[in-house]
Amino acid sequence: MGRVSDARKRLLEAAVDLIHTRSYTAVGVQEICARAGVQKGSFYHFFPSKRELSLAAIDELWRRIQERVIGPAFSPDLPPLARIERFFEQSAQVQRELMEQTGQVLGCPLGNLALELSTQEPILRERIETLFRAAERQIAATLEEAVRDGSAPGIDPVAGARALFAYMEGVLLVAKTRNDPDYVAELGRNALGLIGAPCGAP
Amino acid sequence: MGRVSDARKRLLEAAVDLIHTRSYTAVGVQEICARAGVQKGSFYHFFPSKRELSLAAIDELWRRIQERVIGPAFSPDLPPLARIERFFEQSAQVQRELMEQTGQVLGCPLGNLALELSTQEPILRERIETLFRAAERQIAATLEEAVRDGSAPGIDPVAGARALFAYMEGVLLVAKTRNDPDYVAELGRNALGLIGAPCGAP
DNA sequence: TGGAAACTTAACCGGACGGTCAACTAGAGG
DNA sequence: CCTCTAGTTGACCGTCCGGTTAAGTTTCCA
Repeated sequence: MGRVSDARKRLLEAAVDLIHTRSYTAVGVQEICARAGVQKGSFYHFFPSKRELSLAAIDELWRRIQERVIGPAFSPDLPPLARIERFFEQSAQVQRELMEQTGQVLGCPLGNLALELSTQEPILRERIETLFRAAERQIAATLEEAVRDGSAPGIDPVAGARALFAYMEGVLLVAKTRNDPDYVAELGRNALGLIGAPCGAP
Repeated sequence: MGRVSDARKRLLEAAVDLIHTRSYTAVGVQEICARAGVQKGSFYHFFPSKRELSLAAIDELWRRIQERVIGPAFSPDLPPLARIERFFEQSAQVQRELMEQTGQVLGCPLGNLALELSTQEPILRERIETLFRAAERQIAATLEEAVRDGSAPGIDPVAGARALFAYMEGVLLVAKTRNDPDYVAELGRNALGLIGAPCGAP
């Protein structure tokens, strides 16, 4: 075949799918190769290790999150705060679709990997941390817009973005634990409270 | 030795420690036995499988969370909403201590296991879900008290408890990913906003 | 005191793990 | 045309995995 083969692409795709539906540790090089229709030797021609493949898979997962969740949610056809609400609705929708395909709530692929690997694979942990910060920056930009247009006066966009992002991850964690995709949309309705003044406080 | 041995207790303790600092998959039966000073055959005398040991470890982890976080946080020496704030502070304190011991933020042991195993080990997933619901009930009870004493008028204690619990898990997830124990206390300061009316909304 | 039951010991099982290797094939470029 | 190299193949490596086994040893209780 030579250099026109798409074996690398198929390996990456198999890794992305398998790692998202299961986990880093639960998926072996063998299984990734089988799903990609590639021999083990070829795997190690394209990737020096399972870890390196996973690094690429993390980037690809991030690309898909942008494409399927963050991009649609934060498009400027709605006022900024409504985009935050749509962020959770969009996320809920993706979880529902994945559940139809797999029978299970899979949660956030990066959140899953973060908890599984943070204490074990420093390189992967760092990469995920970087992507988390990028997500927070996107949320913060939207909150800054909300401050500018007066819909969220006096809030701290950076602190708010951090809280909202953590909340999203937590909601996805619990939804996965309950295996209930609707939980995401349900809890998403509380999200905007996170960025306001502590209105319920004494 | 006979029936006065504490081998079972040592196995459980080793499992709790190792699973918390690493993970279910990353820790093998062999390593648990080594740390407990017990032979493999003895392991399988006390536990029919690694899964059963882990079930017991999950219950023990829950006991410790009650003892070290939830108990102290929700003791009635403070007004109810202040207990919620203390819940995050207490959690932050535990993460700081664990970091001193291990060099890493370990996060919520049950949250870690939940993400790692929810799609792989239905029995463990169910047990964790049950414990999560118990935690939410304890938070809800505190919120009901806050409604009764007028400090949080008109809120839904059950929905608020779910949101607060998910937020806690999310905060711990991100703190672990950043390897920053102070992140827990920092984001905890936003927690009470979650239960109020959406004061920042348009 | 004796036997049953609880517990311990260490060797052992098949299989999966991540990773390596040497031989081979196929295109591209000189 | 011939070589060079990217890519492919499948057997192979040592190690570790969860779990089993059979033969001990200790303790309890009759």
